[in-house]
Amino acid sequence: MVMCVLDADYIVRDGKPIVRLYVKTSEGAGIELVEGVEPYFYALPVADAKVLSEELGGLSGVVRVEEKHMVDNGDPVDVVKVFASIPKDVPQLREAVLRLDSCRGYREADIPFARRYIIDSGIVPMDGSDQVELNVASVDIEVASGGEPNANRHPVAMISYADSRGLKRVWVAGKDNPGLEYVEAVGSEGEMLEKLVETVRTQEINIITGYNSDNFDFPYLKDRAEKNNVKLNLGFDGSEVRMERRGMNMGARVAGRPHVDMYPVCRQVFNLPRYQLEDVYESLFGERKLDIKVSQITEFYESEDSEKFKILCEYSMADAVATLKIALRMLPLMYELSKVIRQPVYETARMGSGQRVEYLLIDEAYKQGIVVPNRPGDREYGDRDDSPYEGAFVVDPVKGIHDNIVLFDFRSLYPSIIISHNVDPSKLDCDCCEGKAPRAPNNHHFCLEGVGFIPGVLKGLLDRRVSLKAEMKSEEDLERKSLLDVEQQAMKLLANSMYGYYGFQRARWYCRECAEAIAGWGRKYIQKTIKIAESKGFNVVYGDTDSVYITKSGLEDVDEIIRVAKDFQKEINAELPESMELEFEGFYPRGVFITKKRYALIDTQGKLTVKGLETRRRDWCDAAKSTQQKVLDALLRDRDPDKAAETVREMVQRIKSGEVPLSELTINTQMTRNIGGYVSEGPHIAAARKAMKAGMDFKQGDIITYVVTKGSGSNIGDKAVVVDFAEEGDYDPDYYVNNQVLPAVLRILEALGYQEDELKGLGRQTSLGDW
DNA sequence: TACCAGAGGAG
DNA sequence: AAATCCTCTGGTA
Repeated sequence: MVMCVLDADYIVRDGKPIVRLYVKTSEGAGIELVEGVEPYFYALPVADAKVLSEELGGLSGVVRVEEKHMVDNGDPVDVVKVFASIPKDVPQLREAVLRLDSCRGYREADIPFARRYIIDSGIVPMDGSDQVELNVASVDIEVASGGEPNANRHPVAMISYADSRGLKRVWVAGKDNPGLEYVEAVGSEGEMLEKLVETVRTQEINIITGYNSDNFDFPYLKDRAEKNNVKLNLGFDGSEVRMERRGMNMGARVAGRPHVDMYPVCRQVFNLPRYQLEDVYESLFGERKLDIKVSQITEFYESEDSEKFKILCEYSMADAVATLKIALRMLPLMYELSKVIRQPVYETARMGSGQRVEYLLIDEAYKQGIVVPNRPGDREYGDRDDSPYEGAFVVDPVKGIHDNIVLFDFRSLYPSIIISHNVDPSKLDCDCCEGKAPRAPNNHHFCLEGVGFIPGVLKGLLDRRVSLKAEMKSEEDLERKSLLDVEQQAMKLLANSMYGYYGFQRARWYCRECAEAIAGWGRKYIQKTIKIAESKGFNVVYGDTDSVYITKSGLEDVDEIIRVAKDFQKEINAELPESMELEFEGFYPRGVFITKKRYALIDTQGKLTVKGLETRRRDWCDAAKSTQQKVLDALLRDRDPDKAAETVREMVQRIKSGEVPLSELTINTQMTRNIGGYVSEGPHIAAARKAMKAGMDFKQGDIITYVVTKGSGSNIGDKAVVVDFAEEGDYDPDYYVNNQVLPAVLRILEALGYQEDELKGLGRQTSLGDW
């Protein structure tokens, strides 16, 4: 029978911890109790483990000890496993142990008990998630506050709910049903909350989701529940929703029914200009969902017109449905990550890359009898070198248009370097291979004997990915194929994070020398590739980190160009270490290179690829971006500069006429710190300040969407206004022409050899002359 | 004009 | 709480 472990926690009974595994099987959901699990950590002896064992025996709080042979940073080490009676005792006990004369340190005393149990027992969380039916429900609330909602003053206006079993509900209190089958009118706010809890229970929900529900819906519901003397006991065990601090943000934990907030998940997985529910929904499903303005929530709620109230209900329902749809699309990736790193999905969905890599490594360390390094304390963190180290090599591009470009890149360059050079902290600068092992450009070397811990883990990930991809090829069932694809993506994500992890100063397996060596070897390989390409008569027009764009002058025939390029590729690959490979990535009939990291290409299918240019950036307005895109299209596809010029002229005209809608003029810029944390404030902060004075709330991480209005003042910031406060037609045409559209297109045209003054005419809409 | 902080992209 | 390299803007002196 398949048993999917959704979540784990523990309770203490009679002074003993009991692990609770929340599971779902084909029979339904349940809790498995595991008794006899002992909390523990390791004590490191100064010299003799026996002496330490004896001394530990006399320490109060120590239940028992066990001497163990383990491996620490590649070397055998004797440790004493110290058992405590309950997990809460560990923090105090570890400090007491540290004070013993025969103890030089402790390890693994900060791994949460239930999560530790998952690792030690070999349980794979979410395994079987595709074989048992997981019921997913999304929850969304509306508050009619007229401004920023405040749980002390504003009740919940409505709660909307949608689940994967097809049930939809909108609960409203003290209002008539406007005639929608999913609306249920109840008497009070408290009853709405009770309805939600009851429905989650009767629908046997396993996964709860929301959009920004960690920081809004659940804390709000919790506060209101308290005010109404109602318990928000959504937990499978009947427990209430618990708010936890997780770094900068909050997490709403529901025992046994993992709550996954889609907002942070989408921010992590997608690259979008904005991450409002509407934006994510549209980019995922290519359609817009019903949307209303924030100010309309209160207006429609308080309106006597029942049609308006009906629209509000429909909007709220649409939010819950959209969130559910997003969740059903995104959760499989979270489940797969959860499986690989062997942590509950609630935790996994809230982790960054560093933490995910770390738990993967902790799990592997346990399997191999390796003692996990401690997280750096404040002291060690401060001692770690925080100066930047030399990273990747970037070729200054040959600016302008090139025809018939061949792109090669190294497959998984950094992971393959880690594996082929055995880059691991325990293999760093061994005596045995001094002079024998190849030196990295930072002059360090790595032991040739035995596979390092991290290279081994990484090889496991890459091998698994290769076999998944092979399985995918022969798989005909599309559903199964997409599951394999998601699993493959999880492997890739983790493999690609390993290099960054080495350079991460808060990492347990931090190794600056390793990170530098990897980057250094990366530079060496790409530079060597460039050199050989040039010696073979190719022109290297651009390259970045692991890629080279080459052309061949004198050859007209495309097949011939690709043939000679592939000969060159073969030659490179013959010289590379086994796990490394230069791959043919594509052929482009034409491309334009502006500067490092900024260029555009067109492929044989006529598809444009744009990198780094304004088109790709959220902090430029659509008017500028779409004009730039059209210019690139005209130049690369139609090879028609006149058409490009016409496009620009039209947009300049439209802007000057004042007819461009604000939606084409908004600029999105993230507030990367809290207001007050700025030494110098750009237009987005100026706009945010004004909006905050008017009652809006902005915090670190929010994306400010603003427009530059006619306004007055010498700075752009003086005229920048958050879009909600702007009127259609009120925008500064000079700014949009001179600071948005023209710079974006002029850079491209200049790279093509047009003179600036010759192009300036564009702005004045004079004759374009004969360029 | 030169410089800096800030932002967001590439790989 | 993954890394560095790089371009560009807006504000200021």
